[in-house]
Amino acid sequence: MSVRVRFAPSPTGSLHIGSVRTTLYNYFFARQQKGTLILRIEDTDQDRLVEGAIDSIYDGLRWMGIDWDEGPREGGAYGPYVQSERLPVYQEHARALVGSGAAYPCFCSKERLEEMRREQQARKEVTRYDGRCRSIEPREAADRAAAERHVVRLKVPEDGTIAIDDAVYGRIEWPLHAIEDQVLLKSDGFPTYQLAVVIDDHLMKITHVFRGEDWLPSTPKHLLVYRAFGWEVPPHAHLPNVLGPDGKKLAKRHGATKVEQFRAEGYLPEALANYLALIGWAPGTEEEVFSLADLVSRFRIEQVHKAGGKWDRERLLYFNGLWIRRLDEDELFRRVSAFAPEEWDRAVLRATIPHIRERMRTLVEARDQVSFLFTDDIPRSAEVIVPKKHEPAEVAAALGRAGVLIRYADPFDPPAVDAGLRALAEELGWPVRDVHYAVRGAVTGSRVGFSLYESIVMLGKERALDRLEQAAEAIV
RNA sequence: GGCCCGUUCGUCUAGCGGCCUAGGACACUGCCCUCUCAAGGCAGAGACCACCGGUUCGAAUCCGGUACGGGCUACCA
Repeated sequence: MSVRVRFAPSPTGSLHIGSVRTTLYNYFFARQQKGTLILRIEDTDQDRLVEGAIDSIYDGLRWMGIDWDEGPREGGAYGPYVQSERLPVYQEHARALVGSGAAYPCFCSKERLEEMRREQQARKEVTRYDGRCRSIEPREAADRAAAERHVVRLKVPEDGTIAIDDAVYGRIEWPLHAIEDQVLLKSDGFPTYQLAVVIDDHLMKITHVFRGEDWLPSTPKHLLVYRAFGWEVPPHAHLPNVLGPDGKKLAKRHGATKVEQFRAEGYLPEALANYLALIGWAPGTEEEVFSLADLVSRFRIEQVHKAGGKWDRERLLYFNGLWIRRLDEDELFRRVSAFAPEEWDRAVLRATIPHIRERMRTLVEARDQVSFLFTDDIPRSAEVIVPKKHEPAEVAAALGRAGVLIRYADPFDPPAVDAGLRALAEELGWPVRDVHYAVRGAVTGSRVGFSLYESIVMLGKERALDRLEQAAEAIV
């Protein structure tokens, strides 16, 4: 039987980086097994829908380089792939369960349920549905259900246990008495997650369920639904959570959590995938640089960890720099270009690429490193122009001399400028680094940057001379 | 509170009974390279493998308990 796996985000906002990790693992497995990857939208909570969320899911995953086979826009033999379009399916199945006695309509109001919970809490009891509607005669229940607003609850056995053999966590067993009669169908006719996930996974012939660790506690509920339908339970694997630096589930307060944020901050999808894959999985060797294709062939569900992994921005940054350096110059140019203002001359920008590729960890940093070439509005403080142990007046004079050398540099190319500045250092009796410091500060407005003589030549003779002059004036 | 899960350097991790006086990577420190910053190279510091007990000739690796952390506990997913 060929493998069919799915990822099932809720359209409650833009794509969370944790969902991406889960999706990635499903993707690795599907592609490796030459199976089918399915995107299903779980929008059964009508209150939490966010406009445009589906677009954002599509954008985010596409950008990551993940492709899938069946989904809302791709179609497929098991659609529809949006749960809100499958309501009749869930309702029919819920009815069947009521018919077979495995579930029952419940007419308790939300107010009563709240009240009940409050009392249970006050008595320090476990909060759970008390089963009041369980004892209503089936016939009466059916009559009332036709007219009254109600939910459908699963009749959970009082005792016994239920267990799963999780591919990551091993065998886990739950006592049934701890599980309440969960709601399967809400009063608005929508299914709960617990019902929809089981029905859809079954109907869509999902062969392996890989999902986040936070679903582990509700797994017995799902098993009970499988049992009620008499369906076979596919193998499950729960994946450890991605945590914030404080050890709690990664959330907004930890900083960026959405793919689109990382994209906007200049991260590469290659780096994000590589980094993300390594939170919760390791190949068992000391290798750690992997492309998507490498991950597809190397990933093993048995190697997935149990413990959650903390988010480490520094490590992500490292992978990002590494993947930036792996890009060829033309490709890197294209990516940097997307972050540069339109009015910047692309030929000049392209020329900077070989000089900055080893100096950036994000694409956004590239922009900052070359902006001096595109705007004349640069810092001109003594701090970036006057090297330590030198007087402003003396530096201003040196800048003047540098100007002369640059003006008469012939040819006006990097080696000539380099030679000129070195000659100046000798003439002044300064260390070469001090001359560079002053000239770099004057010309780029910064104390750091790529090759100074390349910078000067790229800037152009006239602009370089202007800047030397302005810097000299600024510091005296 | 109840149920469930987890615990190897600050962080991501290798390890699945002897190869471990615990290896790699990020971050950190020093040196080299060098016009600065990076990148790169080399070196270093950093984990009594949460703790306690047991099994065994031998345990980071198996078992039990404890502690701490986390998740779930909705007509959310």
